[in-house]
Amino acid sequence: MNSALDDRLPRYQRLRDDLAARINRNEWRPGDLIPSEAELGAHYGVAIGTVRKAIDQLVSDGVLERQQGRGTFVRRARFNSSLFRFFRFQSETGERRVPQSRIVRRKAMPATTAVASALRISVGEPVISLSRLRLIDDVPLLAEEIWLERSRFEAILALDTAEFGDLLYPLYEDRCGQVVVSADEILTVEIATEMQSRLLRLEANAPLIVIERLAFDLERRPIEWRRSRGPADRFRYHAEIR
Amino acid sequence: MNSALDDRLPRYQRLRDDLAARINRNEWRPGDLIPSEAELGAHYGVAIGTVRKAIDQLVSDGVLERQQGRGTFVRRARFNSSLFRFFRFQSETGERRVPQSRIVRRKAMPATTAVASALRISVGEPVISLSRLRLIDDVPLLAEEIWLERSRFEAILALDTAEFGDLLYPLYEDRCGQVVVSADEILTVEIATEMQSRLLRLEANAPLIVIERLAFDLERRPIEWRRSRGPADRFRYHAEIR
DNA sequence: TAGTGGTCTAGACCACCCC
DNA sequence: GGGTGGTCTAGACCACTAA
Repeated sequence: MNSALDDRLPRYQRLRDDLAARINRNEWRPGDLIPSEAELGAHYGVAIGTVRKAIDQLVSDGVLERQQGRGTFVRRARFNSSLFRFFRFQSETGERRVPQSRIVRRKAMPATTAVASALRISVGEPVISLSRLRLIDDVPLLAEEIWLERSRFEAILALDTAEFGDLLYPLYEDRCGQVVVSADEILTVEIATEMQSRLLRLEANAPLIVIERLAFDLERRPIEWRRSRGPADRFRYHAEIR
Repeated sequence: MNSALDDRLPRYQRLRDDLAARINRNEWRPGDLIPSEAELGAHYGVAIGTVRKAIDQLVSDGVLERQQGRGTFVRRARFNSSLFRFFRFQSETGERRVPQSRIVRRKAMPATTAVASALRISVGEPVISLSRLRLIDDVPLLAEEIWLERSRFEAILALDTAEFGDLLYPLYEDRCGQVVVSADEILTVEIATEMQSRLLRLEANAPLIVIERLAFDLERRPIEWRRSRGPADRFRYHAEIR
């Protein structure tokens, strides 16, 4: 479980994992300055080059950010990150607007087979299910279903739905200490059911883009599963490969 | 142009660029063993750590591959690469079949505005345009339009279209010495025109997925632009983000 | 000016591969 | 046993930031 203790691994790996765990448990929060490379080297009893190698990895994971002459910082939630890419929905003009969000439903429930397998927990474990509608200028753009492991996101249940705001990831960070750093997405196209076309104000049988996303924390554990559907004709998705 | 000579850049960068150029000009070909780190260090007059840093970059670019105890090799064309991902078209079962390819049209022409801007050349420069149909079990799956800068791909014009085979990138490599290592893709959905639906044997007005891909060589110069269209209902696209 | 990260060096020891 | 890449060290000098 805790690779920071497994002495078969190289030191820079164990150091990387230990630093990742310290960030994950909020010892340093996004925006914070972490100790200098020299201090970390002294503290862990390793050479500065080894510290650099560990930090290099966390930088390329997008968790830390170096600033020459200033120090190394925990990256803040990144609103320009590709995690937010499908806000490119609609505007091909490049202006990025954050859509309004409306929580339609929130409930605690036991994990179904599909949810359990996505989140890699056991069937029946407690999860939280959210339904959310996202709109631009009051026009519905995206209908989302979201599942979270309850033990990590208990605080979400207590929160007034009006307090949610338009973005979930900052909420996860502030209220639950859960940071999303990467995700896998699968895109497919399907035809809108009658209910969906009513919800999204589309013609019957209009094509929908379906984005399934499994989001991971920096220890590569799945923490959120969501399925989003929106009108295919307003959609544009960009990916860099290899 | 040639950053290997720009002495404002760090040595490992110039070394990386010089090695990349040597691979690009086929001094070493895919599968070849390159000189050891020690030899390269001696040859370039830098420390071995600096060589390692340059090689590290090329490894993470997917250009080189290290094998402990054996040496460092130029990677072969990678058929399991995500560059080949949308062969996932159709089979959700995981079996990856390479579709047959049929070259429908090939011609030399001057670059239009759109093509020139994608390939970052001047309008009117000579390019090669290919139209290709891809099929599985003789069922059309994807209609592709492909543009190549003529000066790099002259050999493509001379080749018998029957000799093309089912994959283009190995052909680029073998016949033209051009290696694709990364790409940008943009996905959109549109409605099939009458001609397209005939070609792909679809109902009129069926939704099509459109994948525009700009492919780069290892010096990050665009070498191929293609636009592929296929039936949206058989499509599945996977992406890892961040 | 003091402190930080960025580059570069030189060398030690290890694990692995192949002869 | 000799050569390769993988890890780790210790220290020099530079560029940049902030006080």
